[in-house]
Amino acid sequence: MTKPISPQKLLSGELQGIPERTLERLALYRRILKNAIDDRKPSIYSHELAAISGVTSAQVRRDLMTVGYQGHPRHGYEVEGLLKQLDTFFDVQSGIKMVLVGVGNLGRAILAYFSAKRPHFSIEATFDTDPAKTDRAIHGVRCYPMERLVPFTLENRVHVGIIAVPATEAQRVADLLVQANVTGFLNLAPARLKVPSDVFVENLDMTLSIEKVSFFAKSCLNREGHIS
Amino acid sequence: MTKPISPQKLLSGELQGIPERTLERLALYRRILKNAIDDRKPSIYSHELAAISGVTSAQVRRDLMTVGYQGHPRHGYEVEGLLKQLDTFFDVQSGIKMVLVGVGNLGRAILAYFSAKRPHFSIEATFDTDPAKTDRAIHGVRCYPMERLVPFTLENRVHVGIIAVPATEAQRVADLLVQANVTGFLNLAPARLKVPSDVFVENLDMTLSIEKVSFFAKSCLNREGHIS
DNA sequence: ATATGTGAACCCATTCACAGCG
DNA sequence: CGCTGTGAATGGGTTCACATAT
Repeated sequence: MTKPISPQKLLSGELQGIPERTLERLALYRRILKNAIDDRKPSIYSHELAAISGVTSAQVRRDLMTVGYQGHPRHGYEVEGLLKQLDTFFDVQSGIKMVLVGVGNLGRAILAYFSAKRPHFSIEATFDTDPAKTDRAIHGVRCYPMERLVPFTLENRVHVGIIAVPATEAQRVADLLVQANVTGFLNLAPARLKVPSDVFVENLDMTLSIEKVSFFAKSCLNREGHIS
Repeated sequence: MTKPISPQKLLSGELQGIPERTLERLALYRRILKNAIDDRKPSIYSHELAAISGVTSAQVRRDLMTVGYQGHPRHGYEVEGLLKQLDTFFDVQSGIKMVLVGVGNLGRAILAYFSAKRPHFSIEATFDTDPAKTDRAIHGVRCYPMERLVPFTLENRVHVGIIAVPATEAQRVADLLVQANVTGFLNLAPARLKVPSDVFVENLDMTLSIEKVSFFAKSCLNREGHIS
């Protein structure tokens, strides 16, 4: 039995050994800090970030160690400075170019979502097999037939792919995108992708999530004694 | 032999003693087994389940211990029997009743997705503030105004809520659903919900996921030496 | 031989607790 | 004092390795 995706850490750059969970929280902190700026809040304590995020203050401080920002023992963290540090950490200025494959209901939802966002995120193009959808713009983004997927992605140096196709086609699409040098996937199809070990896949599998929620919801009910 | 759900602590944190990650994998195995049945596959090895799931075979065997199914040292696990055991574990036969709040792009995508599914999942009703959407059926499911949310959910004994509203409204909706005895949330809004500790929340936050994917995609590129 | 079942070891994320500092 | 920064301790999820079964 060979080991799956060895989360090879270290090497060539100091940002690689970051645990996934830590990274998720850092992204969350960044969002919270943006809100804090809108609220004209000059500084923020670890326990405030913690309360909003749903973690402990020690966790927050530990996480912030990884981005190397110094807080102030009396006033906590300077919001603007910390945000800037996180922006640098996430390399916000260079933006995220993505391609979206599959323009069904879910694909359109994502499209609507990110096309309304800041330029930080940008869906460069979408792709679909349905001729009725291709060769026109949807939510302001061009939709091309699948034949164009690999060349477009290569030419435009896009390295993030969003997969929103039926489960049966997900692997085929992933293979194409790997060919096109995509190294990060957001996979919304209820299927597990096989990709080279140096490619990252994040699965957002709603069916499994619902299964999980349902399971825990039931156990909560049982504990409370509410019998349905 | 009946299952031995870990004999300790079911306080804050993990409910029912089953780790979240384990539960996710169990749900995944169940799906794989359903496919195996369609393929007329009579039995399956832990290393096969592992390869498809992207984990190790030891992990699979460890996971299956929690549902207490015995495999066969020579032929692995009997597909039908293991599936049946998992169905029991997930209490499949009683089904999952859900309410969906927010019928925007994302809400409609989810609706389309689950309305095509087996009766195991069932969205009992949807709710929205937009009068143009309410009091009619969308994808075959009734959409009601928000005033009906709490009474409907209580009357129909629904305990799972899907939140697909804008971030600014997510907390308000969650508060209502908690009132209505909902104990499990699938939260698709980019916001953190504050709920009582005996309520389970699963966050599917696409913005954060994309951030994560992008980060790791970049580090993969750096490792490969592809300079964009 | 080959696959399962599982105690034990291992690893790593989280938490603790306290030193340091304004 | 209150809050940050962090070594040390904790805890729990994963992997190892081997006994067991066929």
